[in-house]
Amino acid sequence: MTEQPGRRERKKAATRQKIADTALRLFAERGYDAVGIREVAAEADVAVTTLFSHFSSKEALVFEQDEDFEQRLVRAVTDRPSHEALVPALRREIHAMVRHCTADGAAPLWRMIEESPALRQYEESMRQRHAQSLATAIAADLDLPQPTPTCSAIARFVVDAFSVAREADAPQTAVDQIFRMIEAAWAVTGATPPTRKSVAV
Amino acid sequence: MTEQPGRRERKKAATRQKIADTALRLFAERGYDAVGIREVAAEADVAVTTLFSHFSSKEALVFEQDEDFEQRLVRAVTDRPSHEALVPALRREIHAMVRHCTADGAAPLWRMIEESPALRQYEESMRQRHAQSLATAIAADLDLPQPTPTCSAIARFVVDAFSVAREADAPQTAVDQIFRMIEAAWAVTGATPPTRKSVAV
DNA sequence: TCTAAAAAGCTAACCGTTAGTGTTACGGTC
DNA sequence: GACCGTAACACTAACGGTTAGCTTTTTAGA
Repeated sequence: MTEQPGRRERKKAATRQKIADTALRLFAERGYDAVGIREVAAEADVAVTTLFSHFSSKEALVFEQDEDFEQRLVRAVTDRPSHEALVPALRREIHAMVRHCTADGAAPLWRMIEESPALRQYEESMRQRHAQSLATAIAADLDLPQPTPTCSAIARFVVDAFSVAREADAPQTAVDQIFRMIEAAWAVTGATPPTRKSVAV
Repeated sequence: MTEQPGRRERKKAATRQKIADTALRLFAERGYDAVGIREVAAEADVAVTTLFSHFSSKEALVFEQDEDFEQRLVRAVTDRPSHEALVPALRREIHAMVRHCTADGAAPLWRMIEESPALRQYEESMRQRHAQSLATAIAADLDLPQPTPTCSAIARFVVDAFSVAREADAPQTAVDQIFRMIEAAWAVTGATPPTRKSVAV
């Protein structure tokens, strides 16, 4: 896939990184709302159109790890050890993601996000996309061609667990509490915990 | 509360209604993206600033029932018969809301929403607000000063039930399926079904 | 009738985003 | 090594949602 990047792709990645770094630095210095796109572009020494060819919106500059999150969720399902059940695998992953986001260095970034309505809104719709991908992965794990409402619901519950726990006073404890609920919800669908390929309507 | 509206408030409400009606008509006729705010204002014979004093954004024109939804959820908790448990009350309300949204007349509106990324995004963040209000109501019902992660999670599950069911092939069936999961999730928190005032950590 | 305040209006801009159109730099091929 | 197709980047100018600043109209209440 990405064996030998080549000069071209290296330059592209460098440009992208430079834009993201510049943006986060300016946002941290003077606030998200107070910094305009034209400023970010100028400071990163690129054209505005270039910025938008790397990032689909101003908010996307802040959520650079967007696709990482999405793929981590999906892989938690597809790449888990074959003996492991679905929900515990997702619980492990959410634990890790919450730990990552509540680490000391990440705090100011998430505070900025919480303070900006635009960023909060973007994050919500991002999570919604993630939930859809996860639902598809869960459906595939059950040999279903497409997600049933049950799959979609569980996927959303998992993503909700992340959002709620991240804002809780005791994030890790919250993850465990919510996953006890998810485990119970999952059990009631008819899928047996340790084995795969059960039916979920 | 709203006993004698008075001329002033009646006129204000009329202006608001005229704007909303005009907007929905134009959107239906030519598509959401193809109609600009300035057009809506002109057709409704008001100034753009007046439009924005009634609606906080272009998307808000489409989700006029925003506050209705929010209050219905909250009241499903606070105004339920005292013998009824929390989750069944919410199930009834979600059933009614889904029925309302999937009625024949409402179909074109929701198709328009599904086709516009901006509207979908707005809807998601709206639901998130509703979930927060619901979480607060649930917490109050349990005599908690503020929502615990458990309350927030259940509130989100309920709102998710609406979103998932609305897009499902068999909406009403989907509501029942998802609420079986929510019931199980709720049972595991330690709150006993028929009585109130149990503990949820 | 007079007044204070709410509601509506107008103008002009701000800012994110995109279309249209070049220009440069790179990768694969002869 | 020169060549060509294409991906990356740049520039200009605009579009469309949104808001600030300020004026005018309308209404409730004294």
